[in-house]
Amino acid sequence: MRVLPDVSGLDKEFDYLVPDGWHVEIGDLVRIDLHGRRVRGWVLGLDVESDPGIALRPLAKVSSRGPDADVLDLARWAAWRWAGRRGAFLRTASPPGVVKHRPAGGAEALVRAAERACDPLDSGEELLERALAADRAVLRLPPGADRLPFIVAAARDAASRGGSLLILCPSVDEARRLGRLLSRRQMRAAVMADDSTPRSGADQWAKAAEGADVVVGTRSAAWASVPRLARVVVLDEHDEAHQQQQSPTWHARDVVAERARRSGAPMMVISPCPSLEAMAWGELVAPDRVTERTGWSRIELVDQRDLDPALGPLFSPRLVEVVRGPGPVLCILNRTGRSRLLACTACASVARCEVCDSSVADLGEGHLSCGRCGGTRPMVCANCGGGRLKNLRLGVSRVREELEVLVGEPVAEVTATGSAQVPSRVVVGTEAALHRVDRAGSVVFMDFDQELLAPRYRASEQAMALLVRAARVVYRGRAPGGRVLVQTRSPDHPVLDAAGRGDPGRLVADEARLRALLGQPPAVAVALISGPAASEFISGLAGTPGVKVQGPVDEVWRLVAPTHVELCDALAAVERPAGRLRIEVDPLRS
DNA sequence: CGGACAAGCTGA
DNA sequence: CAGCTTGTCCGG
Repeated sequence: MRVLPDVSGLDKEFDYLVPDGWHVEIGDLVRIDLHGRRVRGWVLGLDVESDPGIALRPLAKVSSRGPDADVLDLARWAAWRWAGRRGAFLRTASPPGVVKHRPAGGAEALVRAAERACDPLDSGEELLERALAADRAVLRLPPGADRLPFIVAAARDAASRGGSLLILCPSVDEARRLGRLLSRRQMRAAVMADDSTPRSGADQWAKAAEGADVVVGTRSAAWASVPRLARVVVLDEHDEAHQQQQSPTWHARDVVAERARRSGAPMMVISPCPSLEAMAWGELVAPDRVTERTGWSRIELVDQRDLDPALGPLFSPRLVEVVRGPGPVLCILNRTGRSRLLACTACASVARCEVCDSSVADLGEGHLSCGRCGGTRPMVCANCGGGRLKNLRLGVSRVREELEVLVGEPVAEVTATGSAQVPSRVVVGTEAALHRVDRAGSVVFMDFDQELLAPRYRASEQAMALLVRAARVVYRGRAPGGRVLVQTRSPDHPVLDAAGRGDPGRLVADEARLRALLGQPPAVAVALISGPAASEFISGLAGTPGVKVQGPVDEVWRLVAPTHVELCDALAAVERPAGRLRIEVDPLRS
């Protein structure tokens, strides 16, 4: 029997003997004696021919059922795609607690599902049919749209194909809520949300493995073992929660896209502002212009360049009006940490890069440098030619105090870790607060340029995602009565234009062209290499055709290839040197 | 990764 | 040369 030990830093298989009378299956979690210690491992093969020169040790224990053969194979692919070790993926794919019995009810579940498929669709809408008809659909629905009819239709379609629907959500709360909604519709739903207890987590894992009608969860659910995958839905595809932060930096959308391809299952990603990656992957399905427009809440702009300098850039008359108006009011301001914005003292314009429109910073070298494309320009205002630029420094605590004076009532600060209860009518916080507050009458971005012009290649998409989140907070299943107020020095920015018109499609072509011009994803495939062993790894890569090596900048090398095939093949071809090495394929910041 | 084992350093 | 640290190797 062949086993992959669950030992990080080791991606090698070892053979063991199965004691007489023990029952072992592919994917099972076992315990083995390895080099003097007892470790966990996954069974990768049963009847394998092992090197006769090696005396095999017996297996110590069969602990639990584990990932099925398809998922084991998927882990092999993912290890190539994100230059990681299989164990990292199999850990995600394994039940959080013990699952004793291999599901027996698979066939029975499929029969039940097929019977239910006879229900007619209750919505014959053309949009829904188009979304279901496409093999790879990118369904663009505005922030206020109800996505449940699409999910229910997808579940029925999966049932009619005799298999399960896999749904990925960006947050645990959404996965749970959706699981409850679908259970209420007589569907057998397994909810795979990462923060459940080992016992309940294992129960849900087993439920999925038995062939639930619907498997719904966060990104780790991309690794659920399901006997027959018939359809996949990714909700809020633009949300960065779908990507793993630490290496291997796998993206759940890409994992399930590969699964769907392998099983011949149709897949649908749903988002108000699908990523460029999604747009390149599938076929866009969107409602007519008027329908999409009305699903976006009103976005009101305040041009900070027109403000009385005595008041400062943050407290416009309109903001004061909104904050004193009907609540709750949520004010969003980014912390000073990342703030590197410079504004002209004469005309109040933000200093921006001439090539890519990002903000530029004074790095003490006598000129302005762009963090996005690396361009430089002299220290003068491009708008009015003024030579004096001032730093825009802002802090949440100070702003909270000033707001309190303006409103004449307590203003609370919402932090990422603080209480979920909104303690007062007006609250102020960083963008994390947008995820902690469910509904508000108004959302105010006090200084949106911090988001809009951030020197990250995905700044535009990230800014758009914030507007989507804000639109949902003020929308919440009612009429789009609330408002989103955006204070900016760049009111003509394409992101604000697109969101203001409720037409995110306007952004796509230009942004794609810019990424191609600057050599950024998804026009190219990128990986970052860092850690003590990085330089040795990089010298092993030297001369690989199709892969450009850039850097190092701050001990981080950047690899660029035309596609993931060249990039990942090159990464796989180099022998991993001893020592710590961090490889980030598709980094969020690059 | 982490145990095993070897080589290197220190102080009596 | 015991007692300890540091480094390299390798797992069935």
